[in-house]
Amino acid sequence: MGRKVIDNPNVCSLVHAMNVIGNKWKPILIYLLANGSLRFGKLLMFTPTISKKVLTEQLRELEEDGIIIRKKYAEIPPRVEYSLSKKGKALLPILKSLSQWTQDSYNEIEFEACRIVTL
Amino acid sequence: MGRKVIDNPNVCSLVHAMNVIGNKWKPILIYLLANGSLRFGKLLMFTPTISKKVLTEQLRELEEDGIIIRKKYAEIPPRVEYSLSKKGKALLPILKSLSQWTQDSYNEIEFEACRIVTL
DNA sequence: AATAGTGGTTACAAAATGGTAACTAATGGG
DNA sequence: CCCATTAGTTACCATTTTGTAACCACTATT
Repeated sequence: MGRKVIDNPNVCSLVHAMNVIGNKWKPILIYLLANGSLRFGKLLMFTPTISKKVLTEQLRELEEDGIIIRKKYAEIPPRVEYSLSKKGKALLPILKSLSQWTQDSYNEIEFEACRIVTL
Repeated sequence: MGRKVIDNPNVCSLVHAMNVIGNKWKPILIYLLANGSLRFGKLLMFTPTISKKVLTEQLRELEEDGIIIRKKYAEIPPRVEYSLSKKGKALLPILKSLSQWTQDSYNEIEFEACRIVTL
C-alpha cells in the first residue's frame, strides 16, 4: 500500500506553470515587457537589484519556455530586444488577476514588506 | 544617476502574490483543499514526496498569510483539519486559469517532465 | 508493559537559487 | 593606441529552500 500520487492533469499543469513563472524575477520581467519590447540594458535598469548574470539566466529560461522572444541585431555595440511571445501575452491577464487578488485581499500594512523590497 | 526602481503597485502586488503561492508545494496544497477540508495525514498522502517537516512549514505559512484555516480538535489521537479561507478560495479561479494556460500553450511532450515529477 | 495512531518537532545535510566582481568581444571615435 | 558602449560570461560565494531520519506527546487497545 504505497503512497498515493497526483495524476490530476490540472494540478500537473499548475505545477508546470509555476515552474515557468513562479520565481523571484520572472513575473516582474513579463510585466515589464507587457507594453512592448525592451533592451537588455533597460530590463536591467527597471528591475532593481537584479544582476546581469541572473537577468541573463532568467531571460534565457523564459525564451526556452517560449514566453519571450529574443531578437539580436547585428550591430556594434550589440543590441538585443526582448518581447513577449503569444504564450507570454496570454499570461498577462492572469498575472493581472493575481496582482488584483493581492490588492483585494491584503491591506497596505500587510504587504508593506513588499513595497520595501521593490523600492 | 542611480538605478531606476519599481514603484508600480501592480508589480508590487504581483510580487506579493508570488511570495504567497509561488513555490514548489503551495499551489498544489491549495488545489488539494479546493473541494473541502483535509487532515494533515491526507495532505501528506496526496502530496507525493513532500516530507512532514516541509508540509508543516508550508501549511504554517499559508495559515499566516490567511490562505488556509487550521482547525485543531481536542481528541486523542490528534485531529487537525485544514481548509481554504475566503482569500484562499478567491485564488482558485486564478490557479485554474494558470493550469488552463499550460494546457492551451504546451503540448503533452513539452510538459512530460512535469508528469514524471508527479507520478 | 508494549504498540499503534496522529500530528507534529529537531538536528542535520543537500540542493537549488541568487549574488558579486572581474573579465570579454567587437567596433567607432579621439 | 586607448577608451566607451552593450550584452553578455566566468569563477566563486552566500543564502534560501527542500529533504532525511529520528524523536516526542498523548491515549486506547492488546
